[in-house]
Amino acid sequence: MIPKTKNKRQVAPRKISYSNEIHGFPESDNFSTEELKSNPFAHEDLIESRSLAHEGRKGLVPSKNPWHESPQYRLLSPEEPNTGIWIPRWLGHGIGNANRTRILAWLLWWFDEESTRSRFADRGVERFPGYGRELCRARAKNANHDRCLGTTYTRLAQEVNLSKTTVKGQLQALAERGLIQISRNDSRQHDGDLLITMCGPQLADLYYQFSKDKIAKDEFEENGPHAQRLSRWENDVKDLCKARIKPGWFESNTRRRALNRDSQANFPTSKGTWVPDYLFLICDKKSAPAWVLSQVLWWFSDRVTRDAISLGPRACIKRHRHLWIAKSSRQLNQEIGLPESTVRTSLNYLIGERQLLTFDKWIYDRKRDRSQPMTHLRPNVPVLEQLLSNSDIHDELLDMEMTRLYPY
DNA sequence: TGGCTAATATAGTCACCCAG
DNA sequence: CTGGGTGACTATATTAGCCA
Repeated sequence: MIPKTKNKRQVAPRKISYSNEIHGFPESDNFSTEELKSNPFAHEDLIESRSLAHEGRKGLVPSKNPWHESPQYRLLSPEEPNTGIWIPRWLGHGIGNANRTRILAWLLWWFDEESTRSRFADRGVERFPGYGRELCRARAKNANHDRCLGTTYTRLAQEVNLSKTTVKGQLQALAERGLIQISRNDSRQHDGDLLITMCGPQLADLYYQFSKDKIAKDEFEENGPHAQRLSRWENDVKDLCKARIKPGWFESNTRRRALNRDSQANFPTSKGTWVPDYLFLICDKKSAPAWVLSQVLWWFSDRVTRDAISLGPRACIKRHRHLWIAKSSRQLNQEIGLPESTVRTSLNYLIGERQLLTFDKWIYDRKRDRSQPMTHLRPNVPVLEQLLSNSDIHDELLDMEMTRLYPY
């Protein structure tokens, strides 16, 4: 019988570097002066991050160089008139690929109500007379009377700021999965236009798989609400000139639920990540890092009550005079839906290559994590501020906005 | 817009840590 | 053995950039 050998740590424990910190000295009598000189945060390091976070939840945590007090903070807020794309969590979990999700999220915006502005990529500017009154931004229809978006690959590529090849490839991938339908219109009205239709049943299924929302499952069933709407349309209004667009994804209750347009009580809202275009441009137009960075920065945004009273940032772990969040790549994967390995690569890019985030490792919860240190993250505020005030970024953002505002 | 190719990003897997 | 972590590797998928 082979005796059990106890696992031994082969890798040397990580050493925490304090070289970049401006040292302050905590109030504690338990450490000698020599100890405190070598590690000024010795006392703090004894306390686990979970306890520090618990302390922070009781009230505002003072922090050095806090992101939520930075002048550039408002540039990334969905409440401010800035452009960006809101990516629902169910979309991320249903579709792994970051670019594909970005494009589909953008298409969902086109099939949303014109009057919805906050949290979505809209300046709130009138694109043309009458804008904001329709119930759907996509106004074209194809030969089957389906509501669809008339566009071109080039135009779409400019709107999401990805290459034309990417947009084309991802649209085809989405079409193969049956989430959208692509067709060409030969009529005079949309000559040579690309027509994109949303496939209601498949999208509802995607939403149902993550949310387990029963309404989404029932809606597109046989004799379900959608089928009833369809038969009513065929019998009654098909021949009237006014309503010749067939009911589909846009008219469904599922869409309202999935995009938070349903103000029903006692139902959890659909969560997601607001990806500002600023961050997308800062991250070299890479979707995955921009997405991850947005999610991390969300944790450093202010919690606000209904009366618009700030409760301070969501992050509440205070270590080394900074605010931190304890997030592993697996947790981020659950939050945004990107595969774990992609999240890890993105974090390496953000931390190592671009220094947009700073990280360190401490023990968060000794019991849960088996005494192993967990990654703590915080935004690198000086770098972010410098990039966000870069005039090149502003110019490119303006280009994107102008493309989006230009009417079809 | 379509098609091509080289370059890059990603998904998936494995190995490892550690203490209850 | 388990479960929540880490890092590294590689085959394959995706993308940029060019030209017609």
